[in-house]
Amino acid sequence: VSGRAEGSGAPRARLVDIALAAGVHVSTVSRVLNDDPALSVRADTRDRILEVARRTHYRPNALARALKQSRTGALAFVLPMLRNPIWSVVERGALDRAARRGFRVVVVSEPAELPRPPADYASLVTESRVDGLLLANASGAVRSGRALGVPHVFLNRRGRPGHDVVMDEEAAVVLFMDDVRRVGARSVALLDGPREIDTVRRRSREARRLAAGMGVSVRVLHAPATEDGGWDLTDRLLAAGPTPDAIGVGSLPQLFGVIANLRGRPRSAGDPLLVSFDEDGCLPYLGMAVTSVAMPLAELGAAGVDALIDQIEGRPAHDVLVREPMLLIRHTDRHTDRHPDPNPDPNP
Amino acid sequence: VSGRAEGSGAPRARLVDIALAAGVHVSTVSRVLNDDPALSVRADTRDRILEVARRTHYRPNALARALKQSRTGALAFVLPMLRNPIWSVVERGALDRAARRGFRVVVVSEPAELPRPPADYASLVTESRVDGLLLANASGAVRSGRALGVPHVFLNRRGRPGHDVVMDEEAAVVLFMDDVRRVGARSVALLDGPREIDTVRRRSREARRLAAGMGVSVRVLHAPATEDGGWDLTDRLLAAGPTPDAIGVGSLPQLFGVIANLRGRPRSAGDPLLVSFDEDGCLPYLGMAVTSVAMPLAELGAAGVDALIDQIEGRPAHDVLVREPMLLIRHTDRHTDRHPDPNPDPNP
DNA sequence: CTGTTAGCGCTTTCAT
DNA sequence: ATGAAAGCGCTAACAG
Repeated sequence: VSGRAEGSGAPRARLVDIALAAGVHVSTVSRVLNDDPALSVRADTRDRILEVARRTHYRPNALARALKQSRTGALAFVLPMLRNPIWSVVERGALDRAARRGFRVVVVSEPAELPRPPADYASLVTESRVDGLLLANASGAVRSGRALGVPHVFLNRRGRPGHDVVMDEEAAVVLFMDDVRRVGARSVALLDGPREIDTVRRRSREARRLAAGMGVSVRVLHAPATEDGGWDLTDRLLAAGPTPDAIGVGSLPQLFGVIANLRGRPRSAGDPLLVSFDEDGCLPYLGMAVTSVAMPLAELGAAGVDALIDQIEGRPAHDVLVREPMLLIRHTDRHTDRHPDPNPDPNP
Repeated sequence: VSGRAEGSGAPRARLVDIALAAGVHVSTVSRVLNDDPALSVRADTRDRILEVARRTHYRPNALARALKQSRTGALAFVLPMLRNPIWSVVERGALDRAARRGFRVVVVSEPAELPRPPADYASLVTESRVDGLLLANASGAVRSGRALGVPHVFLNRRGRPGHDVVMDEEAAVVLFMDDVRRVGARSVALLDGPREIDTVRRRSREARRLAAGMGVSVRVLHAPATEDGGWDLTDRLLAAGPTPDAIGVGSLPQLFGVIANLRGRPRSAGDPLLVSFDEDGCLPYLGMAVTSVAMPLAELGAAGVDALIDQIEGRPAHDVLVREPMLLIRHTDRHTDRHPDPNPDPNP
């Protein structure tokens, strides 16, 4: 087996090929190409080298470089293969920040059905494939266990302190409850994921606290973060009493289930205020007005990269709370945009 | 900068460390660990080596190995960061097949807004980061241009022949039209993506051909594969005449837009048969009965990997048509499951 | 201003 | 049945 596929044309140029063609030593080529600051080279020599490199489409061999430097310049972003679109925004933020700091990101998709413990990904580092791990999947159960022994950061999850990068879930709930106050709701429900999940727990605690302060009643229900979970939550919510004035929903798949369930029921006067903690482009197309809290997801990814690079470069690990401002977005249903609203907001 | 982060514990064991500890030469360790078939070792020597390797948690340095063998053992899966969930299934198929064939897959997410030409990813190969490219993003415009000069395969797109791995879109349309026939529809519409896209073109051609043979009328409309595109398609479709008896929709985001638009309109007697060419878990939650064609997506990914490895190992490049059987799935709306259907199918 | 040298960790041919 | 030695392509300390 050659390793050079058919049609690959000329063999790839190496440093030594350029050196030969330019009539200088490889080390000079290396220094010029990496523009070593501690180097003075005659302008024409430098030009000759750059010219040859360009002509031969020289690309440094990342393997050799990484082997020499004991540093791959790559980060692994381990994330579950979920349909929930929030992660692609986080990923984008991570990608951009990493690029600016001279790192590449390789995305490692983890099958959502069978999450593996983070330790299983440590081999990516010990095998020198990447310099560190951005772990966006870790469930509470899976996280426990010994220290990983390689640079790593957990995204959007808290646990054993020291490596966690999270957003300000409490602030998101504050926005939600602000809107509850605005529409004058007297009863609210929070439909969310399993209570073991840290973000879920933080949201429900804050919702209870704020509701108590405002004198509104609150119910918190938990189910898996799936369409079916959302459906089930709605059944349980409505079986236990009248529809609350406002409903917060923890994730997009659940929101699908909630809306589907609500849709088929007789609409009492005044639909509840629906608030999603995931923002997405499909929200205006679900047939109900939905308000969403737009979390600073890209910034979460970026902050994760920064924290990880800190560890890689030997600075001590530390937790991060992403404090970027978040937005409340009121999506009107697409049909409301077209036809004048028959039921204008009673609390303008 | 050390490259060893705090808390990383013992420095990683190298081959030479094991050799020392086991009292043999590195080359012997290498042969044992790779179980070189052309090797005979004394059982106790082998056991000693394996024992030390296990105790020290030895992991081979992928960099050094790849440098030596001029072969990284990794494939890049370049795919757009779309919300469309089909790609995660393709990815899964590719991952599994690659693992079985001794390759790793690194996923490279491409920002959906600004697709880069495939040539921009060739550097992943020329820099020895991966051995070949699985390109799942290539739009028609972007594909044109010179040969890449590195092993590569286009997934789900046809163009310059020789490197394309596609599914049997025509067979999917046959399933669609079978269902059209089953419900006795006399008029159908196909709402799909831009006509430049190869899969779209193949579906519309086949739809026209089959409809002509069946004597049913057909309209084909194109728009971007977004929610808004689907909304727009529906406006255009309904402005031009009565609602057709059956509507095929090319992608999930478009389906959202179509259903949202349909939902707000007065429901004429008998909703149209809605068929989606993307299958997804949310389909039962959209408030309308949707039939979907489940394409062999995992097999697409797997076939792509096989074709790519063929190229990497020096066999000639070739096109692939994935011919796995596909399924028609009838999703009833979740509410229909619970309450007996008030409008039973007129054509049982 | 530029060349020499050593070596990153591994595989593999050749020797013994 | 095992060891010796060369070398993958690059970088960086040291010479000159």
